[in-house]
Amino acid sequence: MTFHPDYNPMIRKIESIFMLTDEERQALQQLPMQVVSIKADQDVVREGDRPSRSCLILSGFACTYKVTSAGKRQIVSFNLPGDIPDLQSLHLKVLDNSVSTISPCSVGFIAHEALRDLCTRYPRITSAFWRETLIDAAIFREWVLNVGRREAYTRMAHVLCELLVRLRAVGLTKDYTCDLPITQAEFADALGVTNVHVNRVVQQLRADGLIELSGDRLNILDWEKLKQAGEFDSTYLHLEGKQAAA
Amino acid sequence: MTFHPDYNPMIRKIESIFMLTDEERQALQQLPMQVVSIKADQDVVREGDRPSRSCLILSGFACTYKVTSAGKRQIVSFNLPGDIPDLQSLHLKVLDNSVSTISPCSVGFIAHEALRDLCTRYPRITSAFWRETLIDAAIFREWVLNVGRREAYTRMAHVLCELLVRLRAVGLTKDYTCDLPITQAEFADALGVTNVHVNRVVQQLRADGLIELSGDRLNILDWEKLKQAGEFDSTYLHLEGKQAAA
DNA sequence: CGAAATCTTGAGTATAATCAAAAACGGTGG
DNA sequence: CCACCGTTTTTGATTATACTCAAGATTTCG
Repeated sequence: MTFHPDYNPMIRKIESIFMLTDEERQALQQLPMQVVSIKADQDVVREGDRPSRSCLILSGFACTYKVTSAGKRQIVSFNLPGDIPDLQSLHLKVLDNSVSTISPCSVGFIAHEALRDLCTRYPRITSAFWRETLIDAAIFREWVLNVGRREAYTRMAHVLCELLVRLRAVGLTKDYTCDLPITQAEFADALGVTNVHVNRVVQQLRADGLIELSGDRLNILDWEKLKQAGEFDSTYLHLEGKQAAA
Repeated sequence: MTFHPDYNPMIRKIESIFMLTDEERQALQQLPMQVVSIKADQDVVREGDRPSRSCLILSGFACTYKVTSAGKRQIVSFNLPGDIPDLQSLHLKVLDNSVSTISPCSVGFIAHEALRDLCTRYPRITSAFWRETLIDAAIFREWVLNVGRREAYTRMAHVLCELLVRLRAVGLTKDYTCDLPITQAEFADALGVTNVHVNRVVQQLRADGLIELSGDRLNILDWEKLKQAGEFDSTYLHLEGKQAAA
């Protein structure tokens, strides 16, 4: 068990919502955390696990996913730095989903015991963690709508908008450009379509002059049109700080 | 503001997870709650609202839904007695979804102030409420998978299984039969398909001898086969009491 | 440079949508 | 109790979005 007292993106997220007292910030910074480097495409936790700790994404891209008994994978959300994708395991014994890295990640494992202790001593931190899980739920709701009622082209545009706004909120964009190490096959699993079809809508988005997407880079050429194409409204992300002006 | 000290289904749900102390139970029972009767197909809260209270479904069927800018509705979950579908508004200022009744409902409105006060005094109740919102999120995740990666026939079977298990958990089933005042058009909005297509898969489920579904009644003729047809595993509902043996 | 992964293209197919209309059902008032 | 009206369910024919399968091109990385 190593300590990781550095300022981390989870604390940054909380601070974008309300001011932490020095005591609260210190308690968060001193949270014992086992920091591990994980390469791309590795499960961090698996459906059925009964974890005694939760994982904080410190850097890199990960995803939360489920698999049908027929073996089809559905990504239910992308996890970015500052996210704790399995924070729910603090109150739900069995994990009903898996978490996998997409790119190489640095992940901090925090014991539930430590989190519970922190929550007992700092009720506002309880609220902040609870709130984070509520935003996760809001994203799931939006994804049910996205997958259930939008066409593939619109779905793809929507997810790209969400990624840009969330990456901007953690300082990982430059204007309308960001690193995006997500393959078309992974987008397919997130959108509930095939990789072939993702390819076709990506080409259409390019042809329409909305995006540049190649390799690990996304460049949004026309943010307003992409938002419109994706029927994107960032309200569901509940960014209340300066980021709110999306 | 009327008081509703009667034993209510939300308390019952919490008690299926852990024993409440007399003090905790009493605090829950004395929670000030404005009880309102709402007829079918009425919005209880709307996307964009900034509520100062949350709504507890005391009886009847409701649903949480969102609408695309093109006007298509997606139901993201059904709300049953004991559910608090907008509990997230306790920590998220703006609602990113609407809640509508499906059948006539009795709904109890509870002020956020009262809920916050209760949470401050009883940390275990905080955990119980937090846990409820985490189960909601687990259901949303399963629905992303359902809508994204399963065929309509499987989707329908899955949702029927979920409804039966959840209704059983609140004592609203008799064997494999229950009241189910949900129209095929509403199922269509929940499954992300058209009402016409729902009709066709329902007929197939009937023809396969899995269900009887007509009027307001569901009768599951072959639970094991329906579970199999719907790839249903109740783990994601996180029922830990006696209900767990689904 | 070469192998593996990723992206792209094409042809044929399937699941589900759309449109339209008829039948059945449920509740209400005379 | 029955006729009536609105809602819900059902049916049919046509169309569209997206899938499947297969192979070729390109990129990435050791």
